[in-house]
Amino acid sequence: MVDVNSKDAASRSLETIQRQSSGDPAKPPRWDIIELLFFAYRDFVGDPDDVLDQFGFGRAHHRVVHFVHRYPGLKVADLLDVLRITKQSLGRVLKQLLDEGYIVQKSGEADRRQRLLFATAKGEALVAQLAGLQTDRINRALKDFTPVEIEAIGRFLSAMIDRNDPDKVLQVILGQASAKTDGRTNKT
Amino acid sequence: MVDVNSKDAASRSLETIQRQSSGDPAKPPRWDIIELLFFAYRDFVGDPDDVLDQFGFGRAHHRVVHFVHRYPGLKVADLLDVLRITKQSLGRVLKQLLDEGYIVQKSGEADRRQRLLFATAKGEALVAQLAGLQTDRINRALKDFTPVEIEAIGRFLSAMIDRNDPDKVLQVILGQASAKTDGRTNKT
DNA sequence: AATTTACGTCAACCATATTGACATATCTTG
DNA sequence: CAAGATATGTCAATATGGTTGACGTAAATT
Repeated sequence: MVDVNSKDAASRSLETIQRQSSGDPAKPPRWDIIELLFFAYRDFVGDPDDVLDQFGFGRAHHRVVHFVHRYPGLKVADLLDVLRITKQSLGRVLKQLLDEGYIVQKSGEADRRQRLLFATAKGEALVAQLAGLQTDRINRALKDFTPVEIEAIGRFLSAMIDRNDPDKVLQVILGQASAKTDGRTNKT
Repeated sequence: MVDVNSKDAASRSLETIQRQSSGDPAKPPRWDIIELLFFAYRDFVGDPDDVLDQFGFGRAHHRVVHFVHRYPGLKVADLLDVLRITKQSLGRVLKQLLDEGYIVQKSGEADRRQRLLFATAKGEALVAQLAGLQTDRINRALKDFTPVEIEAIGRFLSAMIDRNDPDKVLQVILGQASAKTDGRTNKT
């Protein structure tokens, strides 16, 4: 440890020593947005944690049951694209949700290799409860915003998402977002 | 497995079967924002992963070295507040960053029990590289936004953050955000 | 002098992710 | 129809990043 007791560093308050920028002045880092996104997401995903604990679940279960509920008939492969995790990792969480009756599988009609996923009433109830907490936070945050501002916020979040290989779910979401914002449909 | 081959479920496309809402109609879940935040954050934090891999680091290292760089002289306790993790968990990644020379410690001048953290040039370079990637994404997303819209986006993200027990770092960030939005300077 | 605080550390454990290999059922294609 | 590709499941081993609880030391506070 460097025990120099540096006066200048140690004695300044957090406010005064905070860095303003530190790179190419032509492309200043967006420290504000970077950090606001970190904190906003930290608190946003933190809301459901207590509830999930009571069910013996973690955030992974939340993500899975959420997307299955929202996009009934989702294939396992779709879910892997959305969550960007491996089959292994999904497997355990999915098995738990199946075993405990939050999700059911049906084999595909056209392609019977596929396992289409559906949330049960139990699963829907869980998702609704968790979405309620997050919706409360969002509504609180948006309380004093105009519709135009809210539209801009959605457009920003949408623009932050990779467009290179949009999976099925993403196509739906981005399609909706742009449909809302400019009236264009995006069904390609 | 429920192998019913349900026609109605399996044959509908993802677009047509997507749920519109499923709860109290008086408080409809904000599915759009919930999911946009998920995808936006997924891709936002995904950018640095490849670089971090090359350094043998993970996202935990990124968060630590980021905040230490941005708020030089941060105490260990402050970092715990910001990251919302335990001392144990922080300990491991912090030790690695110290051992490999990305961060140094200095004991506090006023209170010599404190270990004030500072990023080295090596640490700053890493943070700058990672912030560059994220800034590129943000700038791309904000390309066609007006200053007024950008201000609203920042205000929204800020409003999504818990106000109950704002730690030191958060006070700085939120102070800045409000200073920007209403013209007050915040140099204290 | 006693207590509290800031930090570090040990041990055990858990959740969630990884890679790689392999099995099965089913669809597609030559 | 045979061969190959695809969708899914599973086994084993491993890594990362998180947890709790206990304990120790140095330094500040009372």
